[in-house]
Amino acid sequence: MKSSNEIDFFLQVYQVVRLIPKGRVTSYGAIAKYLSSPKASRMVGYAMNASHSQKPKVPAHRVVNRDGLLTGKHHFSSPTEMQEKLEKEGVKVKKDQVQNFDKIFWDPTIELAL
DNA sequence: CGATTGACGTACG
DNA sequence: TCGTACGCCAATC
Repeated sequence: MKSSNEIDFFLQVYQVVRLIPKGRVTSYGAIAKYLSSPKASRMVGYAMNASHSQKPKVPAHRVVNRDGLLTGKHHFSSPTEMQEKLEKEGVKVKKDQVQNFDKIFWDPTIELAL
């Protein structure tokens, strides 16, 4: 059996995403990089796909791609739900693109490194 | 059980 | 600067 210390990649993603403060967003690559796999960004996105089965549910709407685009909005109950939630938290979204993305960007490699 | 896909990102030409 | 190829790993076909 695997060491209890080793958590599944998906589980790590879920934990990090849950730590994202309100009104802040991060990117798949940032999380992947935080997990020591900068090229495993696809896994982060895939983990989000499975996040629907996770309890509590993961705030996947706070996770966007490197360009700040809501690429995964289509996977929500409604394609606009992601943007609505973000705006509800104070995040301005324009045409699926997060405004002030570099300002509200929450980098786990920095925030969790403290 | 093998091949393809996928909510991305980086590397290379 | 832009376009294409590859890597990552799990789920789905």
